[in-house]
Amino acid sequence: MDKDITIYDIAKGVGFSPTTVSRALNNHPAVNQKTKQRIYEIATQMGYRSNMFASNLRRQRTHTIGVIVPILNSSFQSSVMAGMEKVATEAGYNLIISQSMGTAEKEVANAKTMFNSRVDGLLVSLAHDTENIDHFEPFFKKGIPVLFYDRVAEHKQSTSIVIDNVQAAYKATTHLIEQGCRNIVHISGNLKINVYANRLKGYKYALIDHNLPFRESLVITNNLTEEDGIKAAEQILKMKPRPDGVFVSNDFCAVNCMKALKQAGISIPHDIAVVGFNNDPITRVVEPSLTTIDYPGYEMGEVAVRSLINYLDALSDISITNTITLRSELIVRESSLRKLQK
Amino acid sequence: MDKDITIYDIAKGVGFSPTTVSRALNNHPAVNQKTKQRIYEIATQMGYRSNMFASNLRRQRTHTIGVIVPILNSSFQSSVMAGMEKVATEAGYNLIISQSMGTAEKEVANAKTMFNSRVDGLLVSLAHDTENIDHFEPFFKKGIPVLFYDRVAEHKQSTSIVIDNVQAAYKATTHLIEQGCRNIVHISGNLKINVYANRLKGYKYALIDHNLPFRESLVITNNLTEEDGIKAAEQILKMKPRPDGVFVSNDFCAVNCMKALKQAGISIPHDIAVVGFNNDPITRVVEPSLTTIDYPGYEMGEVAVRSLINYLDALSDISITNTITLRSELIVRESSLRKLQK
DNA sequence: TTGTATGCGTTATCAC
DNA sequence: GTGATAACGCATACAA
Repeated sequence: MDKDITIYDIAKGVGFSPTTVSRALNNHPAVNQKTKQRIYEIATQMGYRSNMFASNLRRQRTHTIGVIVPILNSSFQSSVMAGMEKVATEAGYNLIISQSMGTAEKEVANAKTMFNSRVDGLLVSLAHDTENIDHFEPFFKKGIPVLFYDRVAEHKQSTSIVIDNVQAAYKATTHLIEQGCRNIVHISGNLKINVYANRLKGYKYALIDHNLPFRESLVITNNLTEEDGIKAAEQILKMKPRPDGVFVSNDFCAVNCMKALKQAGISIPHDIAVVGFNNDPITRVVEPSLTTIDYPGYEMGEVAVRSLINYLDALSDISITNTITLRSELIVRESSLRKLQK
Repeated sequence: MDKDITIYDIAKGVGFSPTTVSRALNNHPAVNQKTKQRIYEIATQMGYRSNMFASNLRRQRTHTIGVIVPILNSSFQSSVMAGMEKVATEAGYNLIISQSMGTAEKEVANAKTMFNSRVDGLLVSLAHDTENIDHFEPFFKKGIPVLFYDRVAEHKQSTSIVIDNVQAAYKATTHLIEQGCRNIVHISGNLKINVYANRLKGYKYALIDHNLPFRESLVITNNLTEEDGIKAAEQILKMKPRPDGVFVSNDFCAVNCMKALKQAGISIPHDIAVVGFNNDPITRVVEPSLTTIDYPGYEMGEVAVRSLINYLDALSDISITNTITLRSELIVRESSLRKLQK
């Protein structure tokens, strides 16, 4: 438990002032190359490590990025985290992560903690029941950049990173139509959340553009849990005429719905074709394998951190960039393939 | 972008000294209740937030816990993170997370960053190819508690949190034997890692205790990836006599192996029974559903942080506690059930 | 119960 | 190129 080495100790060791040591360690141009060399050597030799608090205190910057995420243990969110971590570490930033457990209440508390931790910037994917984003006001007021990803909210002082959910849902629905489906059910989440609202839109537009009627009765709204998938299957089985296609806003829910339908004797995709959303690993495992929308979580994390750092370094201005849209893709698998491949 | 409020500002506002303000805000007993009340009010009213750097600098404590994890986007690891985050936040600690991407090289770099970030304690799950733990020496030297979980290493100054992998594997293998399997293949990961080495042991012991021969040729060692599962299936199909049971050290690998076997016309569990490890969500989705060992990731995360905080608060001594073992459980599903349930 | 003075380790400012 | 000094905001030893 030896005492920490400070720049004063180094200064004594090399016969320079602490100022020069500090400058050398920060690679300041106005320090003689040889001096730098010597100071570096002594510093490593003495086992020096810079004290980030002192430095942060002085510089008023933390080199820390806060992340508020609904729930960590989801395939999508953990991919996002992985992407974020990679870029952040490369750029010399630390990531502090907190989860809102999907509730606005915890999200508010987490925002406060992040504010008190004086993060340089904040990355947020909103909770299910977040009604407004007043709890981020302190950040906006102080000019701390806040960046939303996936589950976003509009704010003139923040950027959003998303995929084009309307287009993705449009593609998914169109694909079902092309496979001959005419009675397509859509299982959606809380429509207050941008992603689900937009997917519903895409579904609707696709129907309309292909001269199919949009029927409220074919839209099932729930929390997209595994059980919700099973319940949705029961609802579908009761519908008359029986639907011939289902587009679900979440893979896990889709998989469970599909399994429940299968158990009820429905043949997938022959009787009912199914499309999910997210490209979760389970989509490749389930039988039949699930057609889905590939959701670039890892890339989203990378882009989010990179953009944030650009704002921090004043390379770009947050009030100019409104939305960054990532590419998503329909991945066709067995669960929806009713026609022979072309 | 207004200026930050400090305890000095509050002091002026209430007519007390900064000292009293500081004490009041820290709920120091030697401050008059009414004074505290007034100071609290003014503080919140003025929008005060404590400056953690100044505080950290003064106290020489960061209230930050470092986590080094092989890879974030795995079902198990993200569950662990979720558990960690919950307990840490409740206790007023921040979590900074970094991933080693499974390589010792990055692990060394991350350890250094964590050290420089002056984390109060460190939680580590080791990379695949970590040969020694010298890179944690600086922590040991400075008395910073290091706690290993899941993929652990022995060190007299650190605690390990694990499940009893020997016993779990023993249970899994015994279950296969009880289902009538006599020729059981074991698919394992890198045997330098404690978890895989111990599972191999458990497999071996179970065979021996049931008077079955242990054969090296029935142990397949790979990286437990999805492709490795498929390759392993090919190996199994070539074995003579054909094995009638497979115990895989990882669910994802197991699932892919099972699917490959099915495609080759093998009936599961009739021809070959399969057991996995981890209780990943896919085990419930795959057909037939996969028998596996439930691995308490979330709980492991909770326990890890709680233990660490206990050390930090000197409630317990790290050099005394060697290992904390969590309960794990065999979950029997269709993939191994060859006999009727009792 | 409250206040004064000091230091935590750095970096920015100004002077040489 | 280099150095002296102050300041960042807080917590504590000591004094009252």
